[in-house]
Parts: sequence; structure tokens; C-alpha cells
Amino acid sequence: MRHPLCTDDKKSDMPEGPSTIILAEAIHQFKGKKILTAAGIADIDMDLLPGHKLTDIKTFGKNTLLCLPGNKTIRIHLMMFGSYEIDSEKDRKPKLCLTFANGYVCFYTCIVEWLEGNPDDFYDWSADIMHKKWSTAKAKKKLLEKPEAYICDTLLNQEIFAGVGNIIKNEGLFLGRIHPETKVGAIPAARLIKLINKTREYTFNFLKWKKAGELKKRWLVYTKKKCPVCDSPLEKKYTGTTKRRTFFCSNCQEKFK
DNA sequence: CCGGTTGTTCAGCG
DNA sequence: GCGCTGAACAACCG
Repeated sequence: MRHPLCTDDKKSDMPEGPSTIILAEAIHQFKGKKILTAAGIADIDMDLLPGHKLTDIKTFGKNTLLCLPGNKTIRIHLMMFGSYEIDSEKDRKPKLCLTFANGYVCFYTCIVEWLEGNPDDFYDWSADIMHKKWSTAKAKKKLLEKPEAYICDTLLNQEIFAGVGNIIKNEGLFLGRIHPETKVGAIPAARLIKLINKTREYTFNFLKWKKAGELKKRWLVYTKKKCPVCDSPLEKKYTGTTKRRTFFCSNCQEKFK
């Protein structure tokens, strides 16, 4: 069964930050509940789980953090192909399956690992584009430390924009009207701020539209053929050192030199 | 059946 | 010992 919030696609997963929020919300029903059993093929000590309460569920970028007493945390990352099921199973061995009195959740094809210590020591929340503590100023500062980097690569850098994935990168660059192959150092400060703000704004729209099942029809450039502004053909290119698929309008998106 | 991908890690290099 | 990068990996769709 697919989570009712995920009506946009055939898969219940989706790896960018907003989808991680949807995952966290989907398992919120287990927060504060005791783990009854833990099983799966993940290479972790499952015996440490049963009997403990799931004290909190946090997210950092594309990571889902299952918090247990004593500063123990399980990190789950769906990567590109991960998925999860609630109160149902796939015809495949789960990496991790947790049961509670009120239901169970299974995670497939993902990273599952123990984090020892407080998540606050692992993660800088101000780098999470969806977090309350997000800091535009810090992101700008980190960008300015990489003047020679292509802007398309830096948007995928999880130390700067945790939660941003390739779709958000594409749409953010278009909304900020910046050419993906522009070097960071060439972008005027005001345009850099505009790009960051537009990207963040789009990330929250991504969440809203995905929940409403209308994410794909809201795409302006990702997988599109024509520019929604000037109607000229979009370019499709594997840009930057990350060589990730990028759709852009070389007419509307400015390339500073 | 094959090619492509919403992501990350790590071996191997300079 | 670093920083960079290409390869490897994963499941599912068209």
C-alpha cells in the first residue's frame, strides 16, 4: 500500500527533502510508541531496538532520523531507489521493519545505520533548507567560499543545501533565472540571494504540490521541452562536475562571467 | 530487454 | 593526507 499522501507517483518513495518530510509525517503515528520487534537485512544490531521507545522522528535533508533513548539514533536514507511501506510489505526483504502496538513500517533499499550520540552533534540544522533553523546568510557564506564552483553543483551540495535534489536544483535555477553553468563567484550578491530564496520557496511548494498530487504538472523546466516564459526550446545537458541532468533556458537564465 | 534515473559512497588517482 | 572524480550500486518505469 502506498501512503495516501503520495498520490503523485506510482512509487511511495521520492528522495528529495520534501519527500523525507512526508515520510516523517507518515510514521509520526509511531512517535512515543514502544518498538515491539525489529527485523530486516540491514547490517545493524537489531537487538538494540525492541523494548525502547521511539522518542522522536527528525529529518535532516534527505535523512530520516529515528531517535531512541540515550542519544541513540537510527539514520535512514532512501538514496535513489529506496522506499517504505506502512502496515504492508513488499515482495522483497526489508532492510528494516519496526513493529509497534498500532502498526508497523518497513524500509527497503536504503541506508540504515546507528548514529551514536546526539543528532545535534552530527548535523548543522542551519544547512537544512526545510528546517526552522535554516540560514540563508550561512548558505551564501559557504557559496562564496567556492567561487570557482558551478552553481548547479553547489545546489546539490548537501553541506550547503541539505534536502535539495536534482529536481529542486533545476526548478530553483530557473526561478532564480541563473544559468546552471555559471560560476558562483560571477553571480552578483543580490542574484545569489534571490536564487537561494527562490530555491527554498520552491522546496516548500514541492512539498505542498506533492501532497496535492500535482508536483509533475507544476514543473516549469524539469523534463520539459519549451521555456514557459519565452517559449524557446529548453536545453538538456549533464552539467557541472556532478554531471546531473539539467533543463534550462539559455535565453531566460543569465550566465554571468 | 535495455536504458535511464528525484543519490551517495568510496577506491584510486594526482 | 588531502581533494577530486569516475565507477559502482540500487529498483522500477517506459
